[in-house]
Amino acid sequence: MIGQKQLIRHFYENPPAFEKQTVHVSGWVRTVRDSRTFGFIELHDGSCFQNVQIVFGDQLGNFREITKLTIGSSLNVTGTLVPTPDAKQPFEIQASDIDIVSPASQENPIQKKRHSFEFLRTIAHLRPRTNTFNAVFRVRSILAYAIHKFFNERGFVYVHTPIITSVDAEGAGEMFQVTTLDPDKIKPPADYARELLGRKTFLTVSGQLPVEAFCMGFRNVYTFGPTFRAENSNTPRHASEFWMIEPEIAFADLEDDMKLAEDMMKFIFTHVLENAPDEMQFFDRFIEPGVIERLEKVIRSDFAAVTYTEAVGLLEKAGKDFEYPAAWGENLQTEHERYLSEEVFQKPVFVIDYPETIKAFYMYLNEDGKTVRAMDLLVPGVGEIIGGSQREDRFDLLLERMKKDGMSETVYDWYVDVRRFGSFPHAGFGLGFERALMYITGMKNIRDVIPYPRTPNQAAF
RNA sequence: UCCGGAGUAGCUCAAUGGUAGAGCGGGUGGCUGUUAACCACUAGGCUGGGGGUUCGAGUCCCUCCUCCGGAGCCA
Repeated sequence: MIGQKQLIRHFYENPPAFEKQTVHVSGWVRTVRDSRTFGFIELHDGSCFQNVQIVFGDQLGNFREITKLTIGSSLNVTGTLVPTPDAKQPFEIQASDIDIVSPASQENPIQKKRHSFEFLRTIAHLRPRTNTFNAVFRVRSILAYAIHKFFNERGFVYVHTPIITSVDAEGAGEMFQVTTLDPDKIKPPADYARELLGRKTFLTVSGQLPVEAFCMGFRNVYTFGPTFRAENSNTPRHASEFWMIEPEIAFADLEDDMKLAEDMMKFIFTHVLENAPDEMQFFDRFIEPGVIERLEKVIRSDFAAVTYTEAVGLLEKAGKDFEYPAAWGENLQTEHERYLSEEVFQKPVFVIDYPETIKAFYMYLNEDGKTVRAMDLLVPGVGEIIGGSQREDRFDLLLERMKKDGMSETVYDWYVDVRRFGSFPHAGFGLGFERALMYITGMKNIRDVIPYPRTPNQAAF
């Protein structure tokens, strides 16, 4: 029986091939509606976003049991696929046999009604059974593939940089400590030489530094993996564990970097629109009206770009009553970024050439001596989605900058080596995978695009 | 972490300091083409925890916890 099953996806891909045919499907009940002598089941089989309607009549021996099926119950169904040109759905299956594999408890918290995302987060293990999360996580999978496809087609080498690292903070944020020492048993100060790994270690906040070294051997490389930040951030766009894509390109400057970022964004948007049409239509209808058109517009048009200095000028003469007025040398506030991306440009916009004082030590110093070749990509609704830079490849300047920031040369000696033994201009960026997913789906909270989100106070499941 | 808001039935929410309610979901029954199905009946509550004021607290006060939104950190 199991070997003969067909997938609902195949019916939708080519309905005529199955019309009037006997089909076997297996799946889970989404809803049941019944009358005295017949009824309907919406069956979901996981192979695609869409369900298939099963029609059942009282000629079936287990008709009564079928009418009492609860949401989530699993079934094997045999029947005839018939077109239904006058109905909502293009076809349905008229059942000749329905085998109840396992009824679901009537206490199933997933009900035949709208649930709030907040509630569904508390049952993250049951969320995948809902329309929204089915769509979100299929698109997540498709998006991950699109990213690999983009880089693979361009000859990039995928590098697995370490999850556990001893490189303490490079400015990216607070780190989770990883230890084999039992905190309940050790007396301070801890003897980190007794760690299994022989030193104090953390979960990575970025794969950038280690991947830069691989750039030297493979020219164009990227990482794509989990990243951890121990910040006590409580916002819809921050998580303690998230995934990041970090390409690094050799013999390249900031303009090449921006071009790569723009090409990549357009590629992945296109790929998702082409490969998840049903899911995207769902988002467009129920999550964020207009999201498809927004993505299509972005694919057709060029991203905007302004220097930080120009951006501050725009903000100063905006005539807007910002809570914090923009000032050169200060970080752009979220309200500033929103104004730029949502009101001035109304599309993705690069802000480049930030003051050296507010950016990381490894960024290339401009000739003005005040700004660095950094870029942030801001998108409407999500904010900063990419942060990147051309790297400081001049040995002396890098050392000088590290000294100024009070950084340990011994911890970073291997990083400095990359410049010492044949330096070259290179650049890269970090794309927040979940932020890209939010932008594509219109989902408003990062907790709702991560299967089991980790945020302050939340590590269940 | 700071600021603001919210915790009441399985879910979403009502309820002048005076007997705790509705819709949906669940259960039972009805209905010959439903698709947010419909109609009738029905069960369901330590009002987030602790303390206080009061004859009386879901409601007022203190405190803690949790969640949501805004800010910061950033992707």
